[in-house]
Amino acid sequence: MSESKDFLRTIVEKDLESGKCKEVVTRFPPEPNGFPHIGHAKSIFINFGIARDYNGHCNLRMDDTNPTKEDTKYVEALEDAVQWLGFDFGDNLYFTSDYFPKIYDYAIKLIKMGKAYVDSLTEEELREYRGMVKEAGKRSKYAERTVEENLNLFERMKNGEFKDGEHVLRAKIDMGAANMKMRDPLLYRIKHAHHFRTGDDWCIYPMYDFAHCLSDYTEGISHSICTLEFENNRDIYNWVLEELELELPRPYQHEFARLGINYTVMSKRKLLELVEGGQVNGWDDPRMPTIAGYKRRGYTPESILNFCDQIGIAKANSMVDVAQLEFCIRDDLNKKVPRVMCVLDPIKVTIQNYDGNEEIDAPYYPHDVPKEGSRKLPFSSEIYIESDDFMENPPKGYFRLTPDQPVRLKHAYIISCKEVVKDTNGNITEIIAEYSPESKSGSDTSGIQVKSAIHWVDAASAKAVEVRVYDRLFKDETPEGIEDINPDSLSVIKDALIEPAVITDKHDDRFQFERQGYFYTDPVDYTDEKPVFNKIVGLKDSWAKKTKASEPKPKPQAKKVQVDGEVVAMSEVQKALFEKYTGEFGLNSEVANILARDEHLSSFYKETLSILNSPVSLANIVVNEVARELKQMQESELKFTTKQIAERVKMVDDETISSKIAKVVFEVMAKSGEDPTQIVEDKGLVQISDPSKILPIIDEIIAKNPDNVAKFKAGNTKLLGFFVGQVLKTTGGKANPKVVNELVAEKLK
RNA sequence: UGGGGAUUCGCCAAGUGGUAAGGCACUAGCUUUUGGUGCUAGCAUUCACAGGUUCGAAUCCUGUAUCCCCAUCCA
Repeated sequence: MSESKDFLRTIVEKDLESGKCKEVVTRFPPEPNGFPHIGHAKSIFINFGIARDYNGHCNLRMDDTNPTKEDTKYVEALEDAVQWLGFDFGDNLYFTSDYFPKIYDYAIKLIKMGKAYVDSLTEEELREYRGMVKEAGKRSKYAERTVEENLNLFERMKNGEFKDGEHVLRAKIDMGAANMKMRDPLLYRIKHAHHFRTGDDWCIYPMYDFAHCLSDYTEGISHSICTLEFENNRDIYNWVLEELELELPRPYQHEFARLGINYTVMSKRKLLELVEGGQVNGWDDPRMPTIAGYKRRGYTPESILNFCDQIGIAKANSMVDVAQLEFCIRDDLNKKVPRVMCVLDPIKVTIQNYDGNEEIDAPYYPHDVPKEGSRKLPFSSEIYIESDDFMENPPKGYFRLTPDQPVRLKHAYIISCKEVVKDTNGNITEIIAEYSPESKSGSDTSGIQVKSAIHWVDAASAKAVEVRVYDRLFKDETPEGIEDINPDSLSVIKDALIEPAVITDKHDDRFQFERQGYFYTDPVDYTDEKPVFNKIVGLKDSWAKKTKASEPKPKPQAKKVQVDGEVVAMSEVQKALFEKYTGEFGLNSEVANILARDEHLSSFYKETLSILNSPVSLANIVVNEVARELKQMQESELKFTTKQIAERVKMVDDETISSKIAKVVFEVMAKSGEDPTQIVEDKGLVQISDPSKILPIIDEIIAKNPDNVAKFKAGNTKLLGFFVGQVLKTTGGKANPKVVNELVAEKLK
């Protein structure tokens, strides 16, 4: 768990504290119409994670209200994903379809209450009547049907007397609602389709907006967490539960931003295109961002979970860098996995001064991984090394084998190049080398200094294996479709050479191939005869970065220029008011502008002015503080009066209280409607301006924070605010900040 | 008659009137028989922009800009 709390947990804690909910119950509610991807993992992590953190529980619920899209194979994949990630839903596996009878009863209830009606418009009419985003819709004439008619029609819908699309059940809300979703949303539609669980029991199915809130309610969900695109649906969610007069506690919906990762796509539609178009080999293709894909690629659940934790939860649409995910899997595997040697692109090396063969004992784990285990490494005069690890004409900074530079064979001897054998085209086919007999790893007395140790395999005993190297699926950071596909996202190496112990020992199913990356024994295609490894992720490669660093270079982007929009002109009346405010009252133009344009504020202001003649201070409080309250409620709902505002302003004007305390007083006032003088008296908030009382506190704080004093004296003048803040904190905000400022500045000079 | 969200470093993201957390990425240096790991240090005088309020503003107020969502009998 990260140290800071996310906004959802903050809400949960608040609800627990206030008693709004007694037990935390969440749910992960996918529609079983596709394979889960890493976005689902985020949702699983959030829902199950929150339930776990607050000793509640989380249900797994299949939201199966659309029979034409859903299937049980997806149910299985979803269950598997949750379990693979390490979460236990126990008996709490539910299906919305189990609630169909209950939801039907609720629909009847709503009809009887006159809050739902059967509509018989065609699909086109329905759309037309809904209106536009900028204009109200109009209600269907069928909305006038009586309760009896509606009951009768709805029953007949259920009984299958109508064809698809002939009728729907709608909530009677408001066809003119600014929120389009509230324009008499559909509750039920007719669908003569076979449901994978309820079979042909039903031919009407509830819509998401009706089924979801009621399913949450019947499961006793406390926090219904979903993604941002459902923000507009929240109104219906609450409407249904409210209008049905369901008993408290009720669930409340909260939304977070869905996960986006660069160089990949996440929508079901686009993923499906990839599978159906043959761009990938099925839903579990290791390049897919699906759980099945990551699983087959060799990602660990721990790494995915850790990733979900690192990226956090917020409401801003965002695109996470895939490097963050890659870091998580490397970080996890680094601590767990045995190191072995595999040469992907072999070149033969003949060690001319070595005779016979031997077996070298080599540990599976490096010094910094506290795990035990080793294997035998056969060694002889014929070996293979990576062709990248030899260069005839090396660039500066190349640490590997060259005609002039010896290199260590990891776990074995130091060799140096004696001769390079080439074919007729000038390609290197073999390297003739010599080894230093005294240089054996662990008992090196040769004194030869090498710059690096490279991996290798013994020619006679190495096994040929297939290695599938995966790269990002798309070449574009924010891919649109298949046109952005990376043509090199998969390269299959048919004849890589691996040390024999990997195949015979079966020490693990994930390995680090030294200096290359992490690899996984493919769970589908791997056999002892034909071993297949999937590349999970490469090691960080700062050499590769260095060699091609010259090309890309970050483009220095100019700071965005702000375009100023147009400001609406003032009416004549407003202009006159503005003139009066700036001229007669001496308000600054900004304050005068706000006041003049807002009828409520200006009338409020006028009233306060008649009580206290302090135009500037009053204007400031009205424009800032009162405006905030007015944003949240009607003028008639305000707890405080103009008289109280005037009173509070007066206290600041005559320095009875500081402006800081004034804020506190205002808050209390806004909440309780108490008189400001009373508040100040009750809480003893009169400000302290006497330096002799403040000085000792300053001394104390200075004594407690020698570091910050030093920083301040070194020129960090921002810290003045820190000291002032500390003084105010210890005095409960009562110290006169102006005085404190002066005194602190004086003290620290 | 439009409404609802969002905006803090290259990418995520804390922060809710008193010293701009953390992770990834990046850049150095040290360690290293993996150009890995580990360790150390450096990376936002500034929070979309412009004003205002305040002793003090990322945080409160006003305005502006940009992006996302909503007009499926999908979820």
